[in-house]
Amino acid sequence: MKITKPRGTRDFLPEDTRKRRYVEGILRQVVKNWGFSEIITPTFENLELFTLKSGEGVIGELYNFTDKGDREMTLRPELTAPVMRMYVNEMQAYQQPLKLFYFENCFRYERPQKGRFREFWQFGVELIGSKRMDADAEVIALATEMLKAVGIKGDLNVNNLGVIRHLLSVLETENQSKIMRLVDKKDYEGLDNFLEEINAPADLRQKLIELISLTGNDAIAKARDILGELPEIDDFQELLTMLDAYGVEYTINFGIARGLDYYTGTVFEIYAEGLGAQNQVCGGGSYQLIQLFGGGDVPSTGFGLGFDRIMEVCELETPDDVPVVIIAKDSTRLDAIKAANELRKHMPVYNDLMKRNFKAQLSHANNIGAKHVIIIGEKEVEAGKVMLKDMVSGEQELLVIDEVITKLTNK
RNA sequence: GCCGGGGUAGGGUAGCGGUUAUCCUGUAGCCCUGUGGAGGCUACGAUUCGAGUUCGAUUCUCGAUCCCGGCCCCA
Repeated sequence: MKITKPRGTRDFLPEDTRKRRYVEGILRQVVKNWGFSEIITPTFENLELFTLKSGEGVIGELYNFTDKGDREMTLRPELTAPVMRMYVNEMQAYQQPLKLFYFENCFRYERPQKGRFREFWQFGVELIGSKRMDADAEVIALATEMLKAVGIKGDLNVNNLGVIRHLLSVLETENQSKIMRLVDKKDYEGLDNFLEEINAPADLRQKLIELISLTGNDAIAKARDILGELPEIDDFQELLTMLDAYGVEYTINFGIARGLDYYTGTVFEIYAEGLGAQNQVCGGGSYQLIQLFGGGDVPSTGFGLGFDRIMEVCELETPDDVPVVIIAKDSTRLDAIKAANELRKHMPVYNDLMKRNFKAQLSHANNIGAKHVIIIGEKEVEAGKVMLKDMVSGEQELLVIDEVITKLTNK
């Protein structure tokens, strides 16, 4: 009986892992240059953390379990809630704004499809403590910068939910939420029916329908035409002006809603091509969650990047790290070990572990793509040197170890 | 939870009621004990699982499972 990996999980082979780590490294470098610090939260949390944030309904999509102390636990399905919990538990006295990032695996019990797995990786950023548009603009600019750094062309859509919420403020809170969800799903028929059902004022319905279809350069002006002067529209304009200064390209889209109640102002989504139905590689915005977890009224802005989807469309060439291969004879194996010790202070080195004969060792070096081999036989040991062979040109020269190191590290 | 398409050595495949289950590639070894890439030879290695139909199932039927894509959902 062969044991296979659980559904929706993946094994990453050496070549996959090399590329993932390489791309991860680039993303890390970018966020660090923007002054964000990495944090790590537990792989599992109390179930309540997520039901509090997203409702009881999420349990259906969670990998939850009861532990041996009868505690309801779950593998984390996302990291915003854990980070906010961490902030409330132990970081409230930190200097603000707090600029945090994470790169961790998350778990959701869902049907796998293209770009969707049961174990997946999120690279996310949370900026805690500023309600200014400056914070939102920096976070959005960072997201686009990260994608650019790994060579992905994303289509950024931005909205400010304050505008639509302002329009809806005369309605009951519950109805507002329902409308936001319908807008998020772009279910305009359902939206129409619902507005009919709750007997929404005719001019509100008219304005809402017009507003959510606004996209593109003149969308702000049109929004003003429809709704008049609003502080929320001014905020939105301020954000866009800063995005221009950052050199970020965006599409204004009053139809982006992000479904959930705790998104209050700026929201954004980034889509990439080549991903099928799951084409969103990044989503985020400003939100109010900290009070929900027992903290103060502290605003935050953040986003999550779908790392697996990024890998799916990322075409970066990963530099490979092919080792130098030492070729030894039976009688010089110990000398080979000693030479390897020296060389490994500077570069990756393979030594024969298969007791292959001379020719087979060379052949193996060729098969794994070695650019250089170092031959250590009786003659070389006798001369106190090693033979460096260039596997591309075929040339070889007799050198002492230090000369080899100099030669190979200066390339 | 729902819908569609698939599962034959590690990877890629042929066979479509009876074969010793085909070929390519791979891995290890030999030809060849101090010089790789080519070639030859040898070895290793597969019908996803379970039930049914049949004298006989890799092949047909049903169920499960996993993979791929889509719906729902998407924090």
